[in-house]
Amino acid sequence: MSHTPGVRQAQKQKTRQALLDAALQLLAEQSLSSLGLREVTRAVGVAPTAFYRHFRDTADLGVALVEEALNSLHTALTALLAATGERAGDDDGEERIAATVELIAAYVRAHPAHVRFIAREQHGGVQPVRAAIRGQLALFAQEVKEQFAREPEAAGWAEDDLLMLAGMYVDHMVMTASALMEAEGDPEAAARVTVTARRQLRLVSLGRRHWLDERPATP
Amino acid sequence: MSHTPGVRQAQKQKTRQALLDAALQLLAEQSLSSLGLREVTRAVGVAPTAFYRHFRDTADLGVALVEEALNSLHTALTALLAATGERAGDDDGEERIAATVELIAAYVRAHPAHVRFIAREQHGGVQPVRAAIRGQLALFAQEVKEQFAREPEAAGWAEDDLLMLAGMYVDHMVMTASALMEAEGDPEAAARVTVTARRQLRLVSLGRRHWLDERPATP
DNA sequence: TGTACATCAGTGAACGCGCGTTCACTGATGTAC
DNA sequence: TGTACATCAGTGAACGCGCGTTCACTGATGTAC
Repeated sequence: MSHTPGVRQAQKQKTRQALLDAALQLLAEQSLSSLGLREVTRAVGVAPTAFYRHFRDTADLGVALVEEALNSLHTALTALLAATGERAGDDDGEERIAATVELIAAYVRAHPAHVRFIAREQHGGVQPVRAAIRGQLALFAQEVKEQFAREPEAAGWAEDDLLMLAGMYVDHMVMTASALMEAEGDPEAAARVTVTARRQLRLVSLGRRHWLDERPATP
Repeated sequence: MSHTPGVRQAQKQKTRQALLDAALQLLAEQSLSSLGLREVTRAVGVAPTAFYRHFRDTADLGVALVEEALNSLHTALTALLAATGERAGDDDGEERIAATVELIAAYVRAHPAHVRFIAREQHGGVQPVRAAIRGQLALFAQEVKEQFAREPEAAGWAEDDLLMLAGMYVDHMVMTASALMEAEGDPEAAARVTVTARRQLRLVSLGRRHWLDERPATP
């Protein structure tokens, strides 16, 4: 029935994944716009021409890496929303904040190369990759907004303001992840980043709580 | 008296500046890690070997660009602190916020290429350049912190917390500048960025105002 | 099950090209007297 | 002011090298009957 049986397709996927993995590793020390196709195939151990069976060029490979990286981040984000959603309105938010930062830290420990790639190429020199990242992060902000909208604290909030708030959390998450990645291998630096991230979230959380004070509606 | 009279030095500086300008322009569409020395000299109209009279390699040129870009940003920041310092405690902060965002927008209009360069290379593939940017931004945060410390709202704040707050403003400034730069040539998009930036500053400002509520000191 | 043909992921040689770097040089600018 | 020498920003030829891309190919996998 299937037009794409098995062994051949599976082998092709394996090579494709090897190319993605090798590229991600090489991108630890350079930007996508200087990554060479021959570098990648050499690292995998295939002929340079094999590259074309999978990607048009390295920009195309970069877009595939965005999808891979942000899929794994999406998984982490869903876990985060589920975990913190339960605690909504529990306490003054301290536990929720600590749990959020810990989940980000765990994600960075699990996928440091993905974090580095996204942080680097978010403003990098390859337009289609920037666009892909921007689009995915906008989707994340939308999801976070929808979670917020379900919580009692959101009563009286304008849609725009909720999206702004969600955007701040997403941006903050990416920046914290990037800072933690930079601090890898230096536990003291990582601890400092963690403490600062918690305080920043506390500040935003306070702002959120007082957003509607003396403010019947958004102007 | 001077060991470096004039004409020769002046001409050398002129060539050096031409190399920096050409590089900055080329970096609109690529990252520093893929910028070629021959590209830069070709754009200026000098022989490739002339490059070595000014820079060891393109990473070295990148560090020089960081200094140039962040000098101009420092000027803007000083203006910003002076302008908003006057208004401290004036109103609920709305005017101050609008003035801040307008100053950022004016800076982006005046130096879009510098903004793009800093945003791109802050997490880019060239380590010495990343380090130079990080160091300069930390100095900026320090200056902002010192300005905050002079204002009455800072009474009772821990040093750490003030620095965290200053860091948030600096990060926010860079992100807003980068977003405005991306929106160049699309007035609607720029307006959306401006509105969001104002709301984000308002949120942070609210958090700041309530930071010490029910909190005798930082734990 | 066996045979004959089609598909297609990966190969390997070849190409022209621009790269970074070296080197000995030139000639305007600067210095000593 | 004039002369002889030193400095040094910019030149231009040459180099070896790795790049991206093309092409006809091979041989394992898949399909038809």
